[in-house]
Amino acid sequence: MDAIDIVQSGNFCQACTIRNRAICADLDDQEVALLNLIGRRRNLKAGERLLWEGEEAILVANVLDGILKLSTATADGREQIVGLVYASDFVGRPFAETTPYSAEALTDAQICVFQRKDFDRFALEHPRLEHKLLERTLTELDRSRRWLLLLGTMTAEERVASVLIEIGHRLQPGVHRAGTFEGAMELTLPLSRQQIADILGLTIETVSRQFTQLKRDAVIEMPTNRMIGIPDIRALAARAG
Amino acid sequence: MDAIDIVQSGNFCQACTIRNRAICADLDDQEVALLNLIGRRRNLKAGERLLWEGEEAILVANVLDGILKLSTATADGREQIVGLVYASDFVGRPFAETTPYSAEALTDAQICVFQRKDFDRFALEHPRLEHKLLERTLTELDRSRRWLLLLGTMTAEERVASVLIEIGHRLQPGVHRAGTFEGAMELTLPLSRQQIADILGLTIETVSRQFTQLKRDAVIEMPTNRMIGIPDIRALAARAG
DNA sequence: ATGCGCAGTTGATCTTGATCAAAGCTTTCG
DNA sequence: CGAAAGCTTTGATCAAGATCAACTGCGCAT
Repeated sequence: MDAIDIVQSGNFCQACTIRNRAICADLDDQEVALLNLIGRRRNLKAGERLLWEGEEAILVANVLDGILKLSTATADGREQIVGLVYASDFVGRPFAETTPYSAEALTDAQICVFQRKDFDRFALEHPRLEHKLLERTLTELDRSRRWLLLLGTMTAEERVASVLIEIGHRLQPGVHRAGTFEGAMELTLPLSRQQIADILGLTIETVSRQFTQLKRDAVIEMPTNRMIGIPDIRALAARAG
Repeated sequence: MDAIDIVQSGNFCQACTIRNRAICADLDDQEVALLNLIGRRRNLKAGERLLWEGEEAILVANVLDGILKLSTATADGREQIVGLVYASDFVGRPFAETTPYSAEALTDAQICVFQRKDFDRFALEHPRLEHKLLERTLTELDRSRRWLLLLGTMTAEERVASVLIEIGHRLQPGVHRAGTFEGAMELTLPLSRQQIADILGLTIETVSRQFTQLKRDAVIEMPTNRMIGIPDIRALAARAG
């Protein structure tokens, strides 16, 4: 398979929209060409599952477009969403036999999948990739630990305000640097009320009441259920504690 | 500084008790010698702080002996413990300017510290170290996400039972493989009731009541406040859900 | 149009765990 | 030994959020 064939297969990393933001960013052209040989594009419909908690870890992937949720559940079916995966993020569990969480598309999505074993082998042979993956994993660990603070100590109001700010910042990278809480913001929630509840460790009713309260206090606007306007981010951040 | 000097400084990795379990395990002798040049031993008293949340990330370390807690706090002082660090574990935030959590010794401890920038440089030049660090970080992320499930969905009883099982397994590595819930176990808690509460997102009173209940039901024995006997791990695991 | 179905909202009540308060124990140290 | 200061436990009450239930509004298919 030569370069032309690869391009024609519609699969060539050089044309990848997230080429400079994903974990492949530091690879040179030759390395990218090798990586390209073991990966392939795949489309996911909203609601489609990519990984099942507890199953053998067969796949890992880069997200090209769309949003996925990662979740775990108790034996009796209570669910906790443990992460959201956006474009250019990595999903899956390298170097382990078992997938520790389920992954499901929230929106239609496009991903670049690898057999986990192929990816593991490639990573071990390409330190620049492993380094990028390490940086991402460290960041994700930081994020997950901040979420522990939210679930362990925050009130319902603080949780709902926090999740809006977090999702807003993740959806508009660059517009608002992390830690910046100025100006206005608009966002389209990729999540149902139930899913927001599953992120926050609350019930759907409590989430709904908090939205209503924030709307009543003019901290947010809600033209439709999924559209959120935030006229003053600082006011919302104040509610997040 | 030659090899003899290094040995005489009492600082030589070859003699390190966690040499084969820490992130340095895969380094060859030459690499270990180099790493040794940038690290140094340090003792911590119980209660002593190593890292301050939000401060510049200056240090990283391997824990040789003892237990540390990692914690974050809200602006108004509510605290959440986000991790426990045991012998052979790594602590600190490589590749970032700011430390995302505080670290404090729960017991007297001995650690092997590095200037973060020295460590970062060494890691970038030594893929085998970065690989070990990546594996650890991925495992820690899995653990942290399981904790999200606990904080988001579990009852007080389930949380207390879970934390006893978790600490028991971490303190007796090898005796009980992860996921194994058979036989008996004894452990000495490295944590006060308040600290257990700060791990579980509960109050000290609730934790105390749960202990009392488990004792009344003969699921645990408690010769002293810090000593816990578990005659049948399966019975306790059943309470963890 | 009409009616069904799903997501979200609102209301009433209940429960779990928090809060407030008061004792017990233990450890420390004069 | 005994006072003092911490922890921890226990009890009484309170409140935040869960649960149970009804209703609204919107999209969609017949």
